[in-house]
Amino acid sequence: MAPSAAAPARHLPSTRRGAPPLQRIAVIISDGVAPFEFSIACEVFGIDRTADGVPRFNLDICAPQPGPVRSSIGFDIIAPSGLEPVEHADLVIVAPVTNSADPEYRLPPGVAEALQRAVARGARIAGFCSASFLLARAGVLDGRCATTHWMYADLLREQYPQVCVEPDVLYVEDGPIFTSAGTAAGIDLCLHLVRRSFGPEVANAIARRMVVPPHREGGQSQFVKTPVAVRPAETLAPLLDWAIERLHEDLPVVRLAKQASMSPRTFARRFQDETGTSPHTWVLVQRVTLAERLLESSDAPIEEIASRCGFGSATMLRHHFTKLRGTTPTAYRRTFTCSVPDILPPRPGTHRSHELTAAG
DNA sequence: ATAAAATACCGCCAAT
DNA sequence: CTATTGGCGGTATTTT
Repeated sequence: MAPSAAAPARHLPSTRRGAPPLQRIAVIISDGVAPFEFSIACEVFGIDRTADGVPRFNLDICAPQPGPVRSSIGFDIIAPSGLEPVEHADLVIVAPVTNSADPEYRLPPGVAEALQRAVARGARIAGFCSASFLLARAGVLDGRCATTHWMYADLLREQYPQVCVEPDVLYVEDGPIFTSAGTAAGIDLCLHLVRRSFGPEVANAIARRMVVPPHREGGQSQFVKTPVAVRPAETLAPLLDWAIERLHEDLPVVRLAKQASMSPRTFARRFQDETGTSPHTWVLVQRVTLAERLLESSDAPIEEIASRCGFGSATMLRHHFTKLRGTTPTAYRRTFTCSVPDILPPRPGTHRSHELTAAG
């Protein structure tokens, strides 16, 4: 499998049939804006990843007034636009500000109205972290479910009894309103939005480039309130759990298909649809992940780890481990065992041959 | 390290 | 008529 980095531009995926459009994105920042959350939007939607098969997005950085916006850290961000682009955006992202949760805080003029119009128009709104307070203040959260940073969950509930607050999830989708929990969960939310509109392949491509897991599970599975199940993305969830329980066994595709009571062909297709990978590749990734955990937490010999992870032999484990992780199992374990490693973990193509010789 | 056998994957297409 | 299914066969990848 050649890394897609070098791949020539593939044809860009179009929005899935029936899925909401996601092309024009407006992010609203205002004084006190948290740079990290703001930059999540920039990272996901502001970078041209068309070479990786990701569609081109149009990202507008909007502030109540164009010009400098003082960030919570003290430096300024220059917003090129006022709130006008919000009127045409498919998705409006609201970045949190230092005192979002302060009951005294007032939204800058125009923001609440712009958000209300966006909802009325059928656009989607996303708020990261404590931006949920801003959405609530704008009145677009009334009667809806939302989440926020766990530190603020109670406060949100108190201030806005009309909002149903879901703690313990990374993000909540309720109709057109999307909210995410603490800081980094904004990434999960963005990937969810992309997955919704363009499917898992595109979301995974972005995740891969950002070097984040394509799909994290929160305390419970993410809370997605869908009146009409658009894509019950988790038809396969029980099967996935079933398989993870049995990674040490033989798991050929036919067996998985039978367990899911589908024909192998349909199974593979559905799997691709929901997961973004093929069944066998998925199993492989799970096995390597399990091996990783065992390498970290036990001192069992590689042979044993291999068989506990369902690899036919230690050779097989090594083969896939190096392919997926860029290091040998032994080297990986060593960097985890040494509390103060005196060498950096080997990088592919540098100390590799030396490492192999030393390890074996 | 290589070769041979076995599986998996995916486009195509006819049949629901 | 469209959407989905699942069999077939060639190619790619994995396993031994």
